[in-house]
Amino acid sequence: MQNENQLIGVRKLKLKKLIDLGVNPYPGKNKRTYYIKKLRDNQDIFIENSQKVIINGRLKAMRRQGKIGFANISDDSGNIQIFVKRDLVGEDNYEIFKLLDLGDFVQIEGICFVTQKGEYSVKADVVTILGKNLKPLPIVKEKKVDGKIERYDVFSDIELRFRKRYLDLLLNPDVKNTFVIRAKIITEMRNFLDKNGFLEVETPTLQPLYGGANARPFTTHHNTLDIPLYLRIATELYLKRLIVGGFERVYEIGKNFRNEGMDKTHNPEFTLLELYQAFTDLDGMISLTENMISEIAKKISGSEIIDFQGEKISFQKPWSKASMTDLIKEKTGFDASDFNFEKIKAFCKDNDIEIAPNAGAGKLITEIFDRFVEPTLIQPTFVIDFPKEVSPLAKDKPGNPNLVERFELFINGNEYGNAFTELNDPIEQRRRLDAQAKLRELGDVEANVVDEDFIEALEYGMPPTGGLGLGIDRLVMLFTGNTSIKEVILFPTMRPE
RNA sequence: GGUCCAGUAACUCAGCGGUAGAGUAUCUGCCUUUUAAGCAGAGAGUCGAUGGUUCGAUCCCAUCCUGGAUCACCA
Repeated sequence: MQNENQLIGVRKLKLKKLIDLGVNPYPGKNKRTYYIKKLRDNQDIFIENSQKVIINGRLKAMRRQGKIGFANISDDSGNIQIFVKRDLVGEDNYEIFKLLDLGDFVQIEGICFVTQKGEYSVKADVVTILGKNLKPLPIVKEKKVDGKIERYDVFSDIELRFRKRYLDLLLNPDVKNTFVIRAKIITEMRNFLDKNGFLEVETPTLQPLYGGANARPFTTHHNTLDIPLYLRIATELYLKRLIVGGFERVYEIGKNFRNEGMDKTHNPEFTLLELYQAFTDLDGMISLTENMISEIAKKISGSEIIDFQGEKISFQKPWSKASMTDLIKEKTGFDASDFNFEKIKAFCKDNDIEIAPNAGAGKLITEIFDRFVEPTLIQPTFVIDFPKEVSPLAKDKPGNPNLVERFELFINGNEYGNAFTELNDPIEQRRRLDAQAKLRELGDVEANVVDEDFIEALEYGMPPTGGLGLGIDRLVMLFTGNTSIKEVILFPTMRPE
């Protein structure tokens, strides 16, 4: 820390010198006539070299050479070389230039030109400081080799990158790009949904009861009301209330919070799209999902076939669709379609699959699926015919009392989405939630709780409805080639230092 | 939670039972077309934390902290 204080001390000294020279190191006003990229795109301006331009940016590299100096500054749009010459800016202004450090914000007023080595540059008439840097940024050196940029001493410590994400964004262009793409994906999603008549809504994040998923919640307390409140684990039950209320197509993109394990695909808070559409069903959700994601793929990647870690993933329609028990049979040879509990239990035992105390055949089937099938589903696959036992909010599949109309979407061995023909029979819904309550009494901390207000809403009547949930973070991982969810969340949850 | 790996200067890393080294960054000097600028010199570290073994620990051992990988759990 001694050393760091020393580095900061040097900069504070320069700060003082600037102030002594009558310079405000943190001025409020500034001018800018060009973003750097726009300037670079306008090549004529470098050749005519008569027009005065003003650019702002952060000092990223400095090459001083006695009475001249070259530097690079970058703004949000790009990076450009500046050239400062004592004879041009004058002695006083050159003094200020000499007091600048890497990381300072500056304004350069000058004329564009091309150096002898062919570098597009701005020749300064006036150098103005816009913000003094006190703490040195890590230095990443870049060198062009055969047109490609090689980078040295890349700021790469994973822990530091996440804890000080601002540095990560500043120093790692790919990281910045990931979040630009993230924003574009969400924009394209909104465009698609808005175009298709969906209304974007906002439902409570703080809920007196949580529901819509199997998960443990975060709990908090409201002082004035003196009641416990839960951070939502899903938006499902509120969005369905809106369908009851007469909106036929609604969606919400928002944070959900689940108080459980963290790993490469799970962050305690994560972003989910949920949408509900009246007068459709699971098949409607399948085509909507295909259409939406393949359109996003085209918009983002320019193709319906994307490359993920060397794996080609195709979003060309139609995607494959298969029933859960068929897939199990295909991968293991074991036929679970009869839901014969003893037989399925025996299979689990043989394969070291843990049998939860209150698990029925349906629960065990999903366990077998998770173990043997899920990791093998690389191309987009709708897995349908889910056990009713694990789907308390989905409508029965006609003709089979064990199954519901539900799919989960798997890509690259992970779950991306979950959709049902929504259960709109209030009596059956109560039965299902009561069954969940029993499981809860038996110790299943993730079982759903009974939401009387939601059931009451169903009693007023909910039209036949299709619903979909889609994990945005995982989708962003897919489109940006990242294998950890932390890479696509700006400030992932970390244990405090 | 289990197992494995990592933590050394601001950054990226080497190293080792005898209390530390490089490059970059910083500072000083020289330098009016450089671009990983260059040349010469200098400063900078509780070697993640705490105990133990030892004459002596950054190194060996134990525990802990933080992160990563993987398995388990979990959607």
